[in-house]
Amino acid sequence: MSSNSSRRREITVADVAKAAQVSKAQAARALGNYGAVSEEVRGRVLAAAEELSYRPNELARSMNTGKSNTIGVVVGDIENPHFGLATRGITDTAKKSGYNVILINTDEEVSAEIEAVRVLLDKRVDGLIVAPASSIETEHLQHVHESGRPLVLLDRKAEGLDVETIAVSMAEISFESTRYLLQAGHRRIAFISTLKTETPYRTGMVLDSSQISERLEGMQRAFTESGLSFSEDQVRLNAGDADSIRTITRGLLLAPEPATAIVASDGLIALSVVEAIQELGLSIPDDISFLMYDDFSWTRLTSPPLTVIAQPVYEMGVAAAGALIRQIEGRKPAANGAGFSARLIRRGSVAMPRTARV
Amino acid sequence: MSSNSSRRREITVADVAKAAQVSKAQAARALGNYGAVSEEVRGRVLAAAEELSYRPNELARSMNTGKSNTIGVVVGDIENPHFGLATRGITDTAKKSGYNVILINTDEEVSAEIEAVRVLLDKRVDGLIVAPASSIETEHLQHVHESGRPLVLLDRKAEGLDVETIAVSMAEISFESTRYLLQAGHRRIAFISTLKTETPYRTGMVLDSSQISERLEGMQRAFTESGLSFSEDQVRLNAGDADSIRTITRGLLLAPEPATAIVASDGLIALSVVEAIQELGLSIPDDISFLMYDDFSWTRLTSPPLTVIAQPVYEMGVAAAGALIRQIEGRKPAANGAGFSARLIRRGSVAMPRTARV
DNA sequence: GTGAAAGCGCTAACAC
DNA sequence: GTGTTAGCGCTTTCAC
Repeated sequence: MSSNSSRRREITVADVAKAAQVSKAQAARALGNYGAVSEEVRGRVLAAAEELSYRPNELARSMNTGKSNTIGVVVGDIENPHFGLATRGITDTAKKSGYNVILINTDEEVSAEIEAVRVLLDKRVDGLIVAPASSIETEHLQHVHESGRPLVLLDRKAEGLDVETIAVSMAEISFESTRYLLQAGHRRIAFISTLKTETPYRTGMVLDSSQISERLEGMQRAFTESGLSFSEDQVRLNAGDADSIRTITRGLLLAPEPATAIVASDGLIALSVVEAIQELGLSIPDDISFLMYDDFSWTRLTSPPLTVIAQPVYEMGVAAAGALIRQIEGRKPAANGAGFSARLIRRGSVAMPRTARV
Repeated sequence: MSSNSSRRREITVADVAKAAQVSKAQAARALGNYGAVSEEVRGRVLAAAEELSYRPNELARSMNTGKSNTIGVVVGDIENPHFGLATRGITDTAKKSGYNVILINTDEEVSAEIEAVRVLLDKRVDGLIVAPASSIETEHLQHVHESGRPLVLLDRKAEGLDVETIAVSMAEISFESTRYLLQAGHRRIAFISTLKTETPYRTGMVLDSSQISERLEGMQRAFTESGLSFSEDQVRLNAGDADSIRTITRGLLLAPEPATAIVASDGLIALSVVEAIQELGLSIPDDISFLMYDDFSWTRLTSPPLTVIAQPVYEMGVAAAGALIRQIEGRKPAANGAGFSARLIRRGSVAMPRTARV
């Protein structure tokens, strides 16, 4: 081929040492910035390295030091802007401390997550950030933790796993949002989530996601405190691709007793729900009120702009990476105390339901 | 701490070998699935490995084989849905072939890109996918190529660098879109891009991005072929954060001779432009026509839905990873021939300009 | 400060 | 088939 240096063996410390007329050890010390090296030797070595355009082999370095300066990040779906933003927070923070990020997608499959974690461990990453696909099946994470590898959970808690977890507490904000909908007069409030379950939702059911559990719990509490019974039949799990969400939305709105408000569990769902509503020729909020999790820019562009539950996603990414790196470097956890909280941003997509209007 | 195995040395082939009462070599062969091993020995070794919960050290493995099964991906901004989607295509494809992905963000800074490439090379990735921040400053990429490391470019070409490049040809679609706007009666067509330049745009200026060059070239050709002169004073580069885009948009629309159509170079810009238009109390397409690159779901949700230039982003990610892996594994490039092309999706955001109406 | 030599955990010759 | 022995490119004793 055209590349002239293609087949040439890579330059190693030994080559540099020879060129600089010093021992391999001295060359390595100068290049690796450790141990004692005289200025004179250092100069010669660095010059030789430059001359030969020597580049250290980080793999070899990692093998000796046991440090790879790499962290593994395991998320459900990088295409989802929620994770995109969180990942940005993680990579930004990691880079500042000299860490690289290996990113693995699980499609929210536990089996893929198990595999991901194993691969990352085999690659000897210095630590892991995982947004667990399941809050219940957590043996593999437990295993990571027990092996002593630093681990930080993002977005969701894992049952019985006592590791640092960066997540917003959903119960409170869900309670608040639901109360807001109830006060507007809604009684049939639908909730749509991708969470996979074997059977349709029933109150008290054990769910695989701490986030969704908390949200449902908050909704329920709001109903109860208002002396109403929770519209559990309006909960729709197993929302998959755009098509299935569309079907679900139609089902909700074309029912004999249609939902009067819909809460979308994330931005991807929201997109399909709003589209389905428009297709049906219904209007927000006149015909149906709408509320969604995550405050993406596009939510301000629709007519009306959408009422959302904003989460500090980027900041959580930053916090997760910060916490992990602190663990890796054996420093004490920052007394960040508070934890993160979401807030309800009232825009124009919630109004009184038709039935309640004069 | 609670973890009982924290400080324990990791299990190695040697440990497994001893437990299975065979030589290190035989254990390694059984574990690594290479060489000749009798069924009997294999069984004993695997059992012992299981028992000790042995896990191979991929770093050590990589050192010997010279293969890390890792590819490096360098993009401008993972938070940008365009790259989010492309990255998904890359990771999906990589995973299928047993590769992992190290992701680095450059913020479109060449210096960060240079650093990123160096780090990745030091980590001995098997290949690189880069969306070059600059089409001109490409020595570092040239260097990668010369060193013989497989390299695939995404989205943008790099001058004088003869490597496989996965990108849509922008000149044609830009020409077509501009002609569409011209035919609707527009003469002052603005184009907003984040591309950094020292001086305002003038026709013929050498630009740092092949994508933008092609787009501008296409616009210009459309003007020329219609016997009109290109509204080069309507080109706005250096659009940075949301605020600066807002300022630019206002400038364009509040000028004595305001633009009648705006073309947004990507989804992030589009978001801010549309928002600014709404803030000004102007309406699309009555007061201003709008066209943007990339077809994100939210573009169908606004009123009216937006006319966009759709690019097969995910597929390009898939193609880039496929091409890279093919290079890595020394197979011949797929005769994928065609290359990718974008298409104009006419929705509701383009209409005749006020001035041209009866 | 310096150098020789011994690893890190694995693969790969090479003999038997 | 199996075991012995060298490495891979570095860091790290340990003498001097």
